[in-house]
Amino acid sequence: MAKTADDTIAVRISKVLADRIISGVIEPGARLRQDHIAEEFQTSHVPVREAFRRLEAQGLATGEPRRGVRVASFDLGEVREVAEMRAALEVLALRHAAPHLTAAILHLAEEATKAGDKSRDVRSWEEANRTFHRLILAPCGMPRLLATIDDLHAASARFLFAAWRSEWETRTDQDHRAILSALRQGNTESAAATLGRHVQWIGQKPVKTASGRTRDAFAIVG
Amino acid sequence: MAKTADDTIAVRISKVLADRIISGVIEPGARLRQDHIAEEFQTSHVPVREAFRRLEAQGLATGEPRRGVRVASFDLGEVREVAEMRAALEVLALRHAAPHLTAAILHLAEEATKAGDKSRDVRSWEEANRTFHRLILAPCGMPRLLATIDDLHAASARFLFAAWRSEWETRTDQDHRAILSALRQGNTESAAATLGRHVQWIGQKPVKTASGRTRDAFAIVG
DNA sequence: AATACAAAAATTATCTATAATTTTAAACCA
DNA sequence: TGGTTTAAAATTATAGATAATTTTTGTATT
Repeated sequence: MAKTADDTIAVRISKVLADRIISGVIEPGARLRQDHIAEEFQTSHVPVREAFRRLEAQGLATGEPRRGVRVASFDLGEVREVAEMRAALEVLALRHAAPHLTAAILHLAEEATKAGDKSRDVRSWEEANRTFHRLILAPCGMPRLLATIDDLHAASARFLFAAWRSEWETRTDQDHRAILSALRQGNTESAAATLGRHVQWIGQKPVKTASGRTRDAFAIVG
Repeated sequence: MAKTADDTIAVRISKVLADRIISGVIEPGARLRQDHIAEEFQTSHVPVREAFRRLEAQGLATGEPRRGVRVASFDLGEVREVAEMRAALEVLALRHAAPHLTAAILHLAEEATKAGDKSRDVRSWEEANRTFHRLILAPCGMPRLLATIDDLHAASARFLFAAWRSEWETRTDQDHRAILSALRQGNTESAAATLGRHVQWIGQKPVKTASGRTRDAFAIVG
C-alpha cells in the first residue's frame, strides 16, 4: 500500500478503513464512530468525517444524517450488480486499451496470472488478479473509467473475502490465459468477449454461519 | 431541486455548488475557497470541506493536498469518455429495466420527450432529457448502477451547458421515440442498441471565445 | 413479563481558534 | 529591466470546545 506521506490525514484514514472494510476486519453493518476512530489515529474528528465522505462515495459505507456512518452491507443482488458493471466497463476499457498494449505489458500480465496460480491465500490471489486487470486496462487512457473500475474492484474484493476469508484452494486461471492469447493475436473482440464473461463468473460456496447453520456465500471470482 | 430540510449542511452546500459547476456559473479551473463559501452559506468551513469531498467524488472538482480545490476542467477526451461510459452503463440498465417497464412509465417517458421538444432553452431541454433516461432506466433496480449513471449525467449536462449556454434551437428527439417504440413492442435489443448509439452522439458547434476567436465546442446531446 | 416512559450517556454536527503551508506582493540585486 | 529573495497576506488543515440529537439504560406502570 502506498503510504504517500504527503496525503492529507483524511485520505490516510479512508485508505486504512477501506482496507479493513474490504478485508472484512470490520463487519458489514458495523457502526463507524468518529470519536473512536479519531482517537485511534491520534487526530480530531474533522479529518475522520472527511474520510467518511470518501468511503461513502466508494460505496463502502453508508451514512444517515445525525445517525452516523456504518459499513455498507451487501447481498447477492449487489454482487451481481457489481459483476455486471465491471463486465460492461472493463470490456469498454479493453477495447480502447488493446491498440496500445505492448508485448512488455502482456508479459507482465502473464506474470500476474502465474502469481495468481501460485498464491496460497485469497488475499494474494486477489492482488494478483487486480494487477492483471489493471495492466491490460490502464492503457485505455480514460481516467474516469479506470477510477470507476477501481471502486468496483474494491467491492469485488470485499465479496471475495467475505466468502473465502479462511479457506482457499488455488485455481489456475484459464480465462486470463485465453484473454492474453487473444490479445497477442490482435483479436480484441474475442478478448473482450472472454473478459466480459470472465468478470461475470460468480462463485458460490456453502459457509458456516455463527449459529452453526450453513448458508451460501457468493463472490465475483475474476 | 429537492430542498430536503433534514439534509446535513455539507450535503446542501455540495448540491448548490454542483448546480453552479454544472450550469457553468463557476468556470472550469476556478478555485473554490472554503472560507469564502463558508461565509456565503453562513457556516464554518468544516461542512464546506465535507462538501468538497463529495464534489470530488462526483468528478466535478479536483483537490490537491494543501493547495485547495478547484472546479474540474474537461476537454473533448473527457466528453468522449463520459459518452462511452454512459452508453455502456445505460444499455446495461435498460436490459434489466425492460421487463419491468409498464405502459404508464412509457407514457411518462413520452411526455418527457414532448417536453424536450417544446423546450426553448438548454436548461429545460436537459431536464426533460434526464427525466426520460431516468424513467426508462430506474426499474432496473440496481442502485449502484443508477447512482453512477446519475453522476455521468451531471457531467454530460456540464458539457452541454458549456457549449450551448446561451443559444439553443429545439431539436425534436427522433431517438427517444425510436427507443420508446421498440420498448412498446418488447424489442429490448433494438431499444438498447438505439440507446447506446443515442448517448454517444456528440454534438459539435463553433463558439466564440473571449478573445474573439472561434473554437469548436463539444457536448453529449442525448 | 412486557410495554412505555424518562433520565443519563454517548454520539453527531457544527463553531471558534490555532498552526502550517501556499500564494501574493514587494523589495532587492544583477 | 528582469529575475530572485524576502516579507506579508491569504488560505488550508487540524485541534479543541459546544450545542443538538440519538441511543442506551433504568424505572415505573399495566
